[in-house]
Amino acid sequence: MRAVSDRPLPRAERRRRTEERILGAARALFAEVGFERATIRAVAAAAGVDPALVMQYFGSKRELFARAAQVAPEPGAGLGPDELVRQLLRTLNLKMGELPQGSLAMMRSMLTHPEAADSARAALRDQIDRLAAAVQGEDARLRAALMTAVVLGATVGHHLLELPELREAPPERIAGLLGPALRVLAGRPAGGPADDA
Amino acid sequence: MRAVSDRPLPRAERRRRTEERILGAARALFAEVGFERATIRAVAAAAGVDPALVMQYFGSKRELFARAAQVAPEPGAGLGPDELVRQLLRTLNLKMGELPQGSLAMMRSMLTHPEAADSARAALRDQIDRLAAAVQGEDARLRAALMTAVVLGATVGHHLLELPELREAPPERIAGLLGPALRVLAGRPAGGPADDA
DNA sequence: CATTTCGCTCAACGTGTGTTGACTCAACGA
DNA sequence: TCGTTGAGTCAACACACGTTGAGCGAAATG
Repeated sequence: MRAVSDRPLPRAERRRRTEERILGAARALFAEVGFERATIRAVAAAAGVDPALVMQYFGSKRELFARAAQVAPEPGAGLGPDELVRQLLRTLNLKMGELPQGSLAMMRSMLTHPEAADSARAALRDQIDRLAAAVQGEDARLRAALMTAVVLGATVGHHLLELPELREAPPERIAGLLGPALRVLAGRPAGGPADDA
Repeated sequence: MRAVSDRPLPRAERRRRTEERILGAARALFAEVGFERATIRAVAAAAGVDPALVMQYFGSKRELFARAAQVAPEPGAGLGPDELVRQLLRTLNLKMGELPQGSLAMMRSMLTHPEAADSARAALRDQIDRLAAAVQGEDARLRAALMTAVVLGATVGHHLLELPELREAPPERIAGLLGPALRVLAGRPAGGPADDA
């Protein structure tokens, strides 16, 4: 009855696994209830581990959050406006399916935890930069910021507030409706490629 | 050196004033740091009052929050789509200036405090109802939800995350850019009245 | 095998929190 | 004027939290 995997693991491997287990539990809890309501004790319990171990691995609750709530930087180098809108919709399309828990954790806390707010602002600023470079023109930055805010609103409404209208609709339809609106915001009204992703 | 107002106030008046003072301090603090980080002690200190008095007046922290974070229901009965979009922009225009602290308090906590989330969902559902009734058509509710999400994103970006692009831009310009996008979402592409508020 | 390293647990400390009950004192009503 | 009411304070409780240091036992190392 003794399987191969019952053989005790090497130290390094064991460490990596428990660290990832803690990090996973932390991501899930931070994403679900935010920074304040997520306790080290609850994270430890979910990971099947003593609270003190969490501290030993990550130093403090804030550092644990910083590690757990990293947002993956979105791709999209110097593209044209239409292509960028298309890609924006594509990632939004993904967003509507399943958003990585790290991003959810950050977004859940961005209105109440100062460091999460900083992360959010940095991520949004990056996206605004990319969009502004593509949009060009008079108030390119404002247009880019508004486009970003539109995506932000849809994401918050869908994943964090869980508005039923957004949860039930198929992602392609959401992208299909949001596409023209984003293009209008970008300053190129109609025409162009189709709206679906 | 004794002014008229130094004469002690009647009990009822005195009670009303301190209650309003506490409520004001609570609104400001809840709006600034959210439900969790706002402590009864801090509210009491800001109101120049003992923490116990806050409990005596409002019963519990949650009830205090419920009283402080009420969102004023927006007007707008059964209007046509264009008029409703115009009014949406007008209130958004106001939103861009100064949002009532009660609404800010609710929005600040809506991602982390369950009861604030319920309030937010209820308020958004009301607005979606109004918009859906005006938009009509196939996926009217989805369109209405997306329009609501757009306004939500702009408000969050401006007042809670304080994105510089949105803070620096004059409200009319924001409304002028968001207007066409909202009209597209509503399903009536171009034309119509001017975009400024 | 002897010794060191290290993943992990246990028990506890200090602090800040929401909340409570007894108390003080000025305004009120008869 | 005298007893009653009620606004407001004071000190404290009970609890949950983040965090710490000592200790245990198994893996690594020679």
